[in-house]
Amino acid sequence: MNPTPRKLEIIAIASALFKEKGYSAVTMRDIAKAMGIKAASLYNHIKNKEEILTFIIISLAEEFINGIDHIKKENNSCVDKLKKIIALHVDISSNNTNGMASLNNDWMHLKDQLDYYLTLRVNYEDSFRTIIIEGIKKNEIKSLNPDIMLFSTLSTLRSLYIWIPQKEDLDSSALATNLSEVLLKGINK
Amino acid sequence: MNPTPRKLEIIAIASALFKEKGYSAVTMRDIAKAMGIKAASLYNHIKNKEEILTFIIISLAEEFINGIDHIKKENNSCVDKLKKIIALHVDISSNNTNGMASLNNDWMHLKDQLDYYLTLRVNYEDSFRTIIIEGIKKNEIKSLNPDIMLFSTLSTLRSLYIWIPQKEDLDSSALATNLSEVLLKGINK
DNA sequence: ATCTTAAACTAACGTTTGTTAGTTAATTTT
DNA sequence: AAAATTAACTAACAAACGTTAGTTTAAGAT
Repeated sequence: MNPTPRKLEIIAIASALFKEKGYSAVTMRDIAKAMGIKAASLYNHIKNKEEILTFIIISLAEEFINGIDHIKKENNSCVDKLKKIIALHVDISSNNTNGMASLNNDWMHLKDQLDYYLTLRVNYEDSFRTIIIEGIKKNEIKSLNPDIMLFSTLSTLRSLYIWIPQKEDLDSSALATNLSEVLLKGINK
Repeated sequence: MNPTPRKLEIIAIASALFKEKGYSAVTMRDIAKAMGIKAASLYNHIKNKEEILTFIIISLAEEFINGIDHIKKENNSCVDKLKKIIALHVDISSNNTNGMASLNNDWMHLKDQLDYYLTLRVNYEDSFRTIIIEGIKKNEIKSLNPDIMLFSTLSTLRSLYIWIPQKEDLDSSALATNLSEVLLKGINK
């Protein structure tokens, strides 16, 4: 069940290719060539192509769920909870920009674990929304449509994987701080 | 050059399928089946699969370029220009949620027109960034990293196509207004 | 020295892919 | 009425696809 080092190599190489062209456009021969072996040899390490995608997506989705479950339980203001969510996204995205591409764009190609993934996603968004709604009640957050605020914030956070590799000068904590300022306080002076 | 009604039908159907599964995972037989004809018959109307994708992406990209070129020239404050950009995204995305999926996720599968698309994208982002930087100079916009503000705003706007179909109750102008409030002023009270 | 295992290989499989060629039937133009 | 055009069709292609089977090679364990 827990993957060998070689399997993790394959997954890492595959993630990079999936980010470039998307899951469907990457062939087993592409992955093999990037590994320096033949396509058939991949099957000594993995069950099939789908298993690679499933591993990438589910392990990331579980990281997010574990992260937000922890944030929920802490005794903080809602704004502080939001800041921690932002930092969570920056952290996970920085450590796996390639995998984040699959999580965002290739989840629909899951088979066995598609329902499980969708459950995790709904749970994550519900937790996020609950924090926003509580923030409105406590007068920390503006009384606007919570779904628009959720959508706006989450869209930015989900796109981090595209931008982080282009801005390597910014370290994670500086990025999280700047992003909190922009997302919470806006850009208008 | 300018497409027949039947060709536009094919492009519309294909756009919907591309949004669901991505360009690479959609076959000519999928498109034909959705049209109620055979795959070979598609070639009476289109040159090849790539032409469908090219049309979807390039016509949308040109809409955005035309939109922002117009906004640039107007004699408005930078904040008002930003509000008009937001309205532009809401407008284009509302009218073609399916095509926006390809613009965001399948541009890398362009061949002949890939370079042209990339030029348009760079130009668009440059115009957007210039407005932000000018807004900082004129003290309308906060003096934070312009790229972070650009990234944050643009990420949200580029994701509109996902959320608009889920929130059909909100009309375009109300969505643009609410979104301007959130993106410019933030969500923190 | 023999046995076992790990990880590569070659060869091939049955499908599916995008696309072409040639045909047919219905409609429009002359 | 004849000719031309449009848009569907059937049939087939070569290439590429994910995957399986069986083999080879080298390292580690007995």
